Amino acid sequence: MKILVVDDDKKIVSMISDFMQINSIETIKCYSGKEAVELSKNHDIQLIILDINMDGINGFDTCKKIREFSNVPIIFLTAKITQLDKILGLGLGADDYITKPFDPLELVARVKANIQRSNSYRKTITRNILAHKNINVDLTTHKVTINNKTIALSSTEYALLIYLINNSNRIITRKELLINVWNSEIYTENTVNTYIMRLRNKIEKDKNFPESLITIRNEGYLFT
Amino acid sequence: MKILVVDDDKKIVSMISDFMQINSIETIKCYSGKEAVELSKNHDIQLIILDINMDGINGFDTCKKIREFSNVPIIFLTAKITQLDKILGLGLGADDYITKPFDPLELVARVKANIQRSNSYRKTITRNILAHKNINVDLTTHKVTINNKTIALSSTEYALLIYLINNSNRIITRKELLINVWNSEIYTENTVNTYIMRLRNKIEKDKNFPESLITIRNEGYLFT
DNA sequence: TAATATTGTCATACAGTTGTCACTAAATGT
DNA sequence: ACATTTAGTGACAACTGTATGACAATATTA
Repeated sequence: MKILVVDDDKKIVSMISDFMQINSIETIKCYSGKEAVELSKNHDIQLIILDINMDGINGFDTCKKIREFSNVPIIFLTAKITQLDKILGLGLGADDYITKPFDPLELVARVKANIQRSNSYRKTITRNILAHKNINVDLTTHKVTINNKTIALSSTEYALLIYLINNSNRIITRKELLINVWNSEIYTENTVNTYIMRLRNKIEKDKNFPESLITIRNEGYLFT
Repeated sequence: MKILVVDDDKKIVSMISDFMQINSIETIKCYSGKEAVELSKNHDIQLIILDINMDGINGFDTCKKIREFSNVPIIFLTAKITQLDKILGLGLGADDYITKPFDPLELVARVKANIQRSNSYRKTITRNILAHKNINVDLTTHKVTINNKTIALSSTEYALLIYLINNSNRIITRKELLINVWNSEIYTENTVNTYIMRLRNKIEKDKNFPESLITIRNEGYLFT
């Protein structure tokens, strides 16, 4: 069992490391986000304890980078309870978090629990939910629900919806959609119009008065 | 914001409920798993705080039942840290958990964080707001509000308003507007008059006595 | 295989926008 | 008071961008 401990405060890393060793968990010490990304690429690491407030790349961005290639469980370390919102809100796929100062025994318990979960339930547990107002998208099963009622979307409609949710609250041009959803600009922009219409028919209460998916004339669409 | 608090210890339910109310979170009290399933079916509940150790149906089984029809976030309450393994391991789709005794403030924070996550996963977008007296222009969404009331502008009106705000407190000639807003001098200057009128109708309290968009005879307009 | 669903495009319909005009109102100068 | 100049206004026809139903081609599923 090998875990990575990341914090720019060497004392903390050392302290955690000691506790883990007592509980027969092998640790790799690491003092920066940059280093952490490299180490998790090149080692078989089963869990990462990651401090949020670090110089250089912070914990959030480190997590994002690591998530690009790995689903290794990550436990965030945070000094402030107010950061909780951010951890939960960012959808970073943080598996757990613990606030400083923490009970080392609790940390050990959580590490073990997370590793166990990761090992035995890797496939079933990765519920990866994207939520936007009353719309819920399960990225694992591609199931989309509105007010807890399942709706059927074609794959293009689904991809479009995902892009809209991930880019809500700003104007998205048709060209941008062609590039990112259709992965090509060869299509006519009216293709986008048509699919927006199809999506509206499925997610808007009254398609004539869209509430979420709004047209901004001469610009594109706005998803709120 | 309405949440469901489930525990067979009425004192705990009452205590949590009080704290939530203080923080303007409406609660529904509930003392059994069975009841909890019914209530969450028939109410628009945004989060559930669920005790694990209950008589009758325990927290785990209650969670399973609810998960059959809803993805509402659930925070587990547990007395023993050793139950952590089980919570994480069972793959129940628990969104969070907290151990007794707990800091009520932390519970409130977690409730809010979970609801926020569930409601709308928002990316941290840096809004780009242009403000002028009681007028607010969101450059990201093109949303224009006056005294926090949204108004609808056509593209030309919008472009005109932006130019006026960016060049307020000095006289702007009609020719200048044609060049910078219409990008061409081919149009008659009366086009400007007309659009100024249209804009006034939308942003001035009394179009006959404009307060912001003032005519300077023989010169042009002044936006203050 | 047949049946069904999805895809992108087109022609058309539609609604809101555009710039201009003719006219009116207001300001200015003699 | 009058003529002259300048600005405001309502109406309007042309225009433009978007929405939409239908369609053939293609992909998916039974």
